[in-house]
Amino acid sequence: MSGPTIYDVAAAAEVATSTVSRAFSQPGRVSAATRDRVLAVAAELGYRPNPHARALLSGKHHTVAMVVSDITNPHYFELIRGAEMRARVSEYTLLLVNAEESPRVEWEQIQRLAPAVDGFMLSASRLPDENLLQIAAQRPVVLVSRELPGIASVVLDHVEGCRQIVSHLASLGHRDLLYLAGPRNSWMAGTRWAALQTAAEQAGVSVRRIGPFTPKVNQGGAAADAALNAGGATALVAHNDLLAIGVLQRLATRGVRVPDDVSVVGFDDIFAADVCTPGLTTLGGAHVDVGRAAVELLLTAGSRAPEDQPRVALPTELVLRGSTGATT
Amino acid sequence: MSGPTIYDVAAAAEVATSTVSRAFSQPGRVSAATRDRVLAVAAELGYRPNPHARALLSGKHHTVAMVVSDITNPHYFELIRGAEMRARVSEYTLLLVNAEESPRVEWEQIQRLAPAVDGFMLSASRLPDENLLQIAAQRPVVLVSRELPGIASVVLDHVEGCRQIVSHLASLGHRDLLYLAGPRNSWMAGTRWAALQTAAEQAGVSVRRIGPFTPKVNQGGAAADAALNAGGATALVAHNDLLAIGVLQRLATRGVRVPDDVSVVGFDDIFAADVCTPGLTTLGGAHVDVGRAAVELLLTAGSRAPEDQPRVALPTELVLRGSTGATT
DNA sequence: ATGAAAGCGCTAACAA
DNA sequence: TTGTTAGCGCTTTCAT
Repeated sequence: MSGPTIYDVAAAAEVATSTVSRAFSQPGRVSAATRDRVLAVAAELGYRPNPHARALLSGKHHTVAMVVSDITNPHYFELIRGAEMRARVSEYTLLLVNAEESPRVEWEQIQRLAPAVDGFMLSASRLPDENLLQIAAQRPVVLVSRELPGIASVVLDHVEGCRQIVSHLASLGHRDLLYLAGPRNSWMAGTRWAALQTAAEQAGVSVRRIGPFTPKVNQGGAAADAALNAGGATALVAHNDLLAIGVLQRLATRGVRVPDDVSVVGFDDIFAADVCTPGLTTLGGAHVDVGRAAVELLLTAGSRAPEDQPRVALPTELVLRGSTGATT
Repeated sequence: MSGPTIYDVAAAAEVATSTVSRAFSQPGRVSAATRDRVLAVAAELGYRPNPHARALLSGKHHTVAMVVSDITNPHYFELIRGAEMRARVSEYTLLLVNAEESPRVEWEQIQRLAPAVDGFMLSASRLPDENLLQIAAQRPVVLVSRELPGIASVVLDHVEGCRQIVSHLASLGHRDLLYLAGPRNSWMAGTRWAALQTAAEQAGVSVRRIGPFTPKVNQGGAAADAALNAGGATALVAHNDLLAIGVLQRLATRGVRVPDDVSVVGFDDIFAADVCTPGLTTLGGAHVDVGRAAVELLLTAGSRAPEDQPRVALPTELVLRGSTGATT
């Protein structure tokens, strides 16, 4: 069943178990000779330290959990990859948890895992603030794509990003923008709306909002119809690329030309944005770095007071493709 | 730091620790009255069983690991989601491991995790057979998108799938097919080639092979050029959708019309295949079910002898889109 | 039906 | 530098 233990190694190497333990965890505190012998014997026996026993005693599990709102959103790929890479460097294991857009599922999963992980990264969490605070009280937490005083966070700089979008559209002659909003319980949806308003005001253009829409491709049809129905706008800013792509498809069906009749912008720069027709202009950013930074923050979280939890805002970049053009 | 233990609960409920333990793990062996009291007290105290302590003793970790060859391949989304869903039903935790297309990374991660998980699902493993057998000797293993005698596996039925592809192309008048092969250490690449040959023979058409190519979009350019250079073929079958989309892009750049001049087929039916222009005809299948089945098999693996490890082959479906058409 | 007590594999005092 | 020993939180005989 399970392999050899330190007892086996200790017996074979003719030392005490504590020496074996030290040889692994504090190599400096054993003489080079014994250490080498212990390691040699351990290797020969195929000994592997049991993480559970270690965790039970030390309280450290060398495991962090990343909770994502919906794992089928391509946008998470790079995020996960970045987190995974950073975790591996520190020999941490990354636990991936899918909340399936359900706050209840998210909460339950977190509670279940809490005793077994060193901390949580909550990405685009759908949980209300007070729940986040509760969790942060038990375990170190890093928020991704969300901010809350008292909890560390990593986001792409949506304020600057929305400014980039609006200024791009304004420079193309657009004066009436329409934001196709994301879900009500999405912090990002609210924040983007606020940022768009500010940016629009500064740029001297108008922006309205419709929605909310679930950010999936199949919701794009409804969003496009609603946008057309609202009328007046020459540029549509969708909550994310998935929704934007759905909008693009529906507009094509209805014979509305993009970008001639209307321009469309998304968020996230997912792979498909580069592949659809026309290519989708979208606000991207280094999601890999977001994942990396989140783990980084989490691993160093213990040493910080609740008051000065860092808020990291990584730069965005507006990727111009065919879906935006000058007004005619 | 850590929460209340069974001792706290036992003290508060005025019972022995073993009673608390039983109340949770074997509800039938405690009187209803005490059980209710214990559970009530536990809930009040916010008691959560420590998974490590439990695992240490029982050897069961309630955790399974899914190793994927490259997590940025969209094709894995549904697979992961299916696995996650099935695992959650049994209150298992899904550990996601990214091998980054590197056999060395894959091997190291598996060895590191081996003592902490109940089993592995290896998806499109790049490891040689003997390594897989070694791993299977230590822990239950389910192969995904790969088969090996003595180890359980779940695959989409590529033999039938390749027959569907060839017969579709043949019915459109194609007589010369070209397979753009995947990586050399990909079992799927070899298997698909064999299945295509068989199917081609039966359909009375010819099929050749070029490659290998790393199955990424940016390799599609080289693949397309090589295909054009090889000449003669009227239909290209790419190792997967990523490669196929790259091919599509390169062909467009070079002024080769799809499907008028050449037809293109991919594998996996990733999201982007429905979004690119023209839409990509591709061999899809219920990847969610593959993920589900993999976990299912893994959780019931202990009870089976090495000889009769099941090989599950799930049905494929050829999704017709614009990238295939009749020869002119 | 319940309690007492012995570990699971490892680490961390404390001694030597 | 190395050994001894007492647990970490839980399950599981073995008694009662």
